[in-house]
Amino acid sequence: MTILQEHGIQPSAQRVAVADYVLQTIEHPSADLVWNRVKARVPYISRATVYNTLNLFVEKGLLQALALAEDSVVFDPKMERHHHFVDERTGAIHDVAWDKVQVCNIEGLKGFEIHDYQVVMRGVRKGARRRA
Amino acid sequence: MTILQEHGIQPSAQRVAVADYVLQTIEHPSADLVWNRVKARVPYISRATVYNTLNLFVEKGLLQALALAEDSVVFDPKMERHHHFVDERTGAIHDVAWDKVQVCNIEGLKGFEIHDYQVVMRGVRKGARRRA
DNA sequence: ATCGAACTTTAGACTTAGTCTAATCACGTG
DNA sequence: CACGTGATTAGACTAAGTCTAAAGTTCGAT
Repeated sequence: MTILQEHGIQPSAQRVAVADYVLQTIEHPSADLVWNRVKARVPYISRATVYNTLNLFVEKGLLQALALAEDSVVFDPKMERHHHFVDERTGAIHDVAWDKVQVCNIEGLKGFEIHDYQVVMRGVRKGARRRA
Repeated sequence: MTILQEHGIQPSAQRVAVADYVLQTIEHPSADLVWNRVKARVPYISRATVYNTLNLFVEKGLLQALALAEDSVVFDPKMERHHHFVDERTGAIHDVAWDKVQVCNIEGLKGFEIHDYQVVMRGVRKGARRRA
C-alpha cells in the first residue's frame, strides 16, 4: 500500500516519479520546476501530466499550493500548519514552525469565518548569499 | 501640489485617471481590472500605460502589490501595516486592521532578518453571498 | 488469454498575466 | 518655435497554466 493509494490515487509510473520528488522536497518548487526535476529522471513525462498530477495531489491532500511568489504558485508537501518566510533577495521560501510565533485574538475577529491562516514574513536570510 | 507630485511623479492625464481610481479603491484590483475600470472613464488608455503606472506607483510608495490570489497580483492603496483576509468562495480580499490581531515572538526568530510581515487568513465572509 | 470500459498520458493549441520594443506624442525650456 | 526629455501607444513577445482530442494503460469480467 503506497502513500498514493492511501489517498485514493492510482500509482502510475509518472505519478510515482512526481511523488518521489515533490513529497520530500523543501525547496517549494513551482510546477515548471517540478517538471524539470522529474524530467531529469523520467525524460518522457509531459508538462500536462505534471500539472494534472500536482493538482490531483493538492485535491487529495498530499500537497499544499501556495501563492506567495509574484510570478507563480509553488507547492509544499508539509501539510501541518506552519508559517512562511520569503527571502526578498533570492525568492527562496522557508518554512517556519507553527509554534515559533503565535497569533493572538484571531478568534475575536467579527464577520469572518476563518478556515486557515498563517504569518507570511519577508526579509533576508541571515548569512545567505545573494542570488543563491 | 497633487499627491502624485508629492511622490515625484509627473501627473499626466493617464496617471491621474489611474490614481483617481486605484488610490481610493478597497476592492484589491488586479492590473487588468484597473485597466477596465479606468477605461470606463478614459477609453483611449493603453494596457502598457496602466501596467507602467501601477509599477511606478508601487515603486514610489503610493501602492502595495500583493501576491495573495492564485491567478494574479493585486494592488492595495492602504499603505499602513495591515493583515488580509481572502474569501475562499468569492476570491474577494478584505483588509484587517493591524491591531485586531497580534503576532508574538517574531523578533525571536533566528536566522532571518524580517523586513515585513502580515497574517494572511482564508475562509468565508459571514453573511456574504456566494460568488459576489 | 482477451475484450472493453474507465482511466492516464500526451503533444500541442489555447488563454491569460505581464513585459518589452520601437515609434509616436506632449510639453516645458531656451 | 525647435528641441530634448519623458510619457504613451499598439502590438509582439514570454511565461504560467488550462484544455482538447487522440492514443496508450490497466484491470476486471468473461
